[in-house]
This record gives sequence, C-alpha cells and structure tokens, in this order.
Amino acid sequence: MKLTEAKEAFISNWGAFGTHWGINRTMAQIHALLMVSPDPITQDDIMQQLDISRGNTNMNIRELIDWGLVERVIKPGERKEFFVAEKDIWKVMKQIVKERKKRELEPMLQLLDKLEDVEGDKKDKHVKTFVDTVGSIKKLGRQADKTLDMMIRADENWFIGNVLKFFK
Amino acid sequence: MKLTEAKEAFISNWGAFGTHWGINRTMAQIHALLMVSPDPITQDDIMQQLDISRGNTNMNIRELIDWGLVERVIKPGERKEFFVAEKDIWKVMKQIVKERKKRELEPMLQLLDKLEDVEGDKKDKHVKTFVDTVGSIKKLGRQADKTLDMMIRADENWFIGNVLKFFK
DNA sequence: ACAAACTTTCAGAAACTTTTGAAAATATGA
DNA sequence: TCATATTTTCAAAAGTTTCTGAAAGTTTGT
Repeated sequence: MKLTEAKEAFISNWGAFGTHWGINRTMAQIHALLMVSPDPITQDDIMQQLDISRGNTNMNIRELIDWGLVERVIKPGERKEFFVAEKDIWKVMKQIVKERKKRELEPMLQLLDKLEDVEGDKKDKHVKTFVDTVGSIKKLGRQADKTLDMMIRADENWFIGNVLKFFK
Repeated sequence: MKLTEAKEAFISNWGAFGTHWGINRTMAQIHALLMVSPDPITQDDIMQQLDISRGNTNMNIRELIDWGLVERVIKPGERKEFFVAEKDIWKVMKQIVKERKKRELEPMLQLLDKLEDVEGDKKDKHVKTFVDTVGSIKKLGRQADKTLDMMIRADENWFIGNVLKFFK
C-alpha cells in the first residue's frame, strides 16, 4: 500500500472511529492528519488536504486545542500559524480520559449522590430497587474514577508492565 | 427528594449520559426505567411513562435486547410481553465493554495491521512518522484489548479487590 | 495610520439521526 | 377459521448536528 493511500485510509477511519466516541468526524480527521504529519502544518494545508471549509477547520482546531491534543506553533518570520499534534499516543489517551472524566463521570457521580437519599420506606420494593440500582452504579463509578485517576498519573511503561504482570 | 422525582431525574440524566457514549437518548432512558423497575413491565408501560411512540419504543427495546441488556419475559396467562433489565451493574458494564470491543476496537486493530506495512523508504520522515504513529496506536490498542478481555472474564469482587490493592 | 495577511464568527444550508403513527404482519384463543 | 390483541415495519416529519462561506475582527509590517 502506498503512503498517500494509507494516510487517507487512516484519516477516514480515525474519523469514523471518533464518531463512536462522541468526537465529531472532522475533529477526529484533523487530529489524524496532524498525527501523521512530521512537521507543523497550517490551517490552509488542513483545509486543502481534507477538503473542508475555513470555518469548519478553524472551529475544530480550536476544539482540539481545548482538549489539549493540538498546539499552535508560531514560526519566526512566518505570518501564518502552524499546528502540531501530540504524537505520544499514551499522552493523547491520558488527555482524553482526563477530559471525559471531568466532563461526564464526575457530574454523574454528583447526581447519584443526591439521588441516593430518596425519602420513603426502604421496605417498599420500588424504593429499594431504586436505591440499590443507584447505589451500585455509584460504587462502580467511584471505582472507575479512582482507577482512571491512577492511570492518568501513571507512566506508560510502568503501567503496561504492571498490567501485564497483574493479568498473569 | 421524592421517589417519582428522583426516578425522573435518574432517567433523564441517564439518557443525556448515554448520548455522550454513542447510545441514543431513548434507548438509554428505556434502560434506566427498566433498571429502577422492580418487576418486568410492558411496552405500553414504557410508552406511557416516557411518553414516546410505539414504534420508537419497540425499536429501542429490540436494540437493548441485541446488546444483551434487556430480556423479554413471557408471563403465563398474559398476552403481552414483559421486559426486564439486567440489574447487576457489573454485568451490564461487562456486556457493554464486550459489545463495543467487538464493534469498534477489533475492526480498528485489523485496519492498523494492514496500514502498518506501507511501502516506501523508512528513512523518509513522512513514512517514518506514519509508521510510528500507526505502530504506537496499535500497541496501545492491543494492550487495551487484552486488559478488557481480562476484565470481561473477571468477577466483580475479585476485580475491585485486586484493582484496589494494585493501585496502592 | 494603513493595507495586507490572516483568523474568527455565525446565520443559514446541508447532512444526518431520531421519532412518529398508521399499516402490515403475526400470534392467540374461541 | 375468524376476530382480536399484540408486535413490527417503514416512509415521512421533526429534531439535531455539522458545515459552509462571506463578513467582521485582529494582527503585523511598513
């Protein structure tokens, strides 16, 4: 397979993959393009290579910067801004986990805390089922929260080495 | 907080939460409703409680059954079908992980295998960046795949106990 | 201060997803 | 078998998200 062809396949599939994970197609594609680009590239390069509009490109680059996955690079003597993606995939993953944890898991745990102390007779099966369900989701959520925290702090090799040992 | 109110909050938030994870709002809401219902309920109950159409209800129940999160229950002497959700949240999570792994992670790894043997001079920085990026994603993906496999096979208490110990 | 280079915004258009509801299909019991 | 209850399907409508492109805003060098 030729490089151009392989790049295209990678970008388009990374885009499709992203949509399953709540990231919009274009954002994931820009990210993919930047990950396989050896040097920083401009907004115009991105527009041209992915064949998307200026506005769309701009918005999605900003979103990627917000997520901490892409950085602006200013080249001395150049008027245009350049962009570069974090290439260490472990860092990328940690960054994504961190953001989604903050945006999704934490608010959910807060809500569950409030919901758990519903008033009413604990012997009523409706109350009991509700409290039990919420309680067990909270327990699992807390566990996930802790595990992800540790992962965010861990170093890749330490992590992979230990996980491998741990899981026989 | 009253039970009815708490249930509503739970259902509506579980729905919103679901949309971040590629599950449609209604499907997640039906799942939430079934999780807090002590006994099996009918399609009409669901339609009424969530105020959604028959077609929508039917399609999403079927999808939940496909995912292995909900079961049909036939009550002797009753014409209607009843539905019940798996209430053990650990099993629910394992089921979701299993399905998403199959639907998303595995195809991605297959693609990366093909992309990694791109032709061209490994000293060309474009080729090198591409191969390195794809290779490291593959490595991390493989690791995730193994870890998830183990988790699927594990028992909840074994898992939580060990994870806690493991992460100091 | 000005003009050119470049970036950002946002209203409307396009694309995509979800929902409805009525009709078709199927199952049940007399 | 037939009438009725129940489930399933699917085309069209509603809703939502994403994208475009032109206009407004900003920065830079002279």
